[in-house]
Amino acid sequence: MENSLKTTWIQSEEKLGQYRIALLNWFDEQRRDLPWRQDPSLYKTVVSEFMLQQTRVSTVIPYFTNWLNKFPDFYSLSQADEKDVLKAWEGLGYYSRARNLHQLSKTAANWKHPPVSVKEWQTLPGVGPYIAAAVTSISLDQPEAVCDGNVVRVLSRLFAISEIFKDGATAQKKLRPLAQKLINSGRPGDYNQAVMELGATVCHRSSPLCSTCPILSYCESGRQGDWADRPQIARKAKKTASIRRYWVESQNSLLVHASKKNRLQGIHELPDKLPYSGNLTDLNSQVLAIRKRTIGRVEYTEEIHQPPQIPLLLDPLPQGYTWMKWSELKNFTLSGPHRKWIEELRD
DNA sequence: AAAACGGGGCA
DNA sequence: TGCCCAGTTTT
Repeated sequence: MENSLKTTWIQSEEKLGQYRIALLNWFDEQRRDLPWRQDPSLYKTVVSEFMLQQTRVSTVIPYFTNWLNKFPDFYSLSQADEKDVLKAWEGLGYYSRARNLHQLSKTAANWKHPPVSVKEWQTLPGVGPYIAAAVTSISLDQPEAVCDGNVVRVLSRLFAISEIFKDGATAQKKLRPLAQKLINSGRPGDYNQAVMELGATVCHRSSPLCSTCPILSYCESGRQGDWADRPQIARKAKKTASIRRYWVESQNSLLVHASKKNRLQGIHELPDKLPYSGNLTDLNSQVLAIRKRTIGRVEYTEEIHQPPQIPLLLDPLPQGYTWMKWSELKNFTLSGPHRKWIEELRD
């Protein structure tokens, strides 16, 4: 990979050192005052990295603050009920992250000393190459380079990489060795955060602020002004799907369902099947509303049906179904969109 | 290797 | 509306 680069400064140990200093000096001046950077700890780093997967900093901040109040350390998290853990994650999405973090805390609560190698970290639930490198570099001072979406963007421009990557994950995997060559082993955590911070605040996807960039003189794309073409990541076709949901109200309650099997387990939504022994078409239900939401590249159209009369449901209700009293709406853990729709459709 | 997994912010 | 965000797990 490096052989095809037009820039050669990376091969000079002296230039490399100057590049690292320029970036770290900038970071020392410009770093954002984020909650997980105040009185930092391993726990805060782990929680923030779990929350930050595919999720913007501005979205994470209020969740992180609330989380630290509820679960201040690994031990308190390990002792919490999964229900409360999921409730604190409600609306953030990717709920398996919360379950994995909860599981991880049960191991971490017993650590005399945390593991130091990325290999050991990657055996923990929900920890992949990115989190392993982030945690061990930031909190344990290990020289492990992270390669996330920000790093891919910065490096693609720095070295004018014009390869078309199949997807973001492929780009991250391919560019990680390059990121590893650049890391400052004296301050690995700060170096990693500096590149990501640069990607987030200066090297924007569109309209990057090259004139204020601390490493502009090292950047092939910045000097040529052709940043717009990089990185080149092929985009996948989007798909559509439709789901029928049911709105059944009875005795000041709404029928909701939380799957035990799929990755939405523990998260309630309007049921997509009625616990009903009869033929559903007999219900001749009315369409109460139609809503859309996107999950990944799939746009779901959810048709919310309301039977004209309360159907005779199975008794007892099958696993996963619950009557949610309206008075308990706030206490239930619902997916973000379903909470919104339920509140909209309630009257 | 490709798909699934949430939700939201911003051009 | 389309892109993509401090990615990981499952198929």
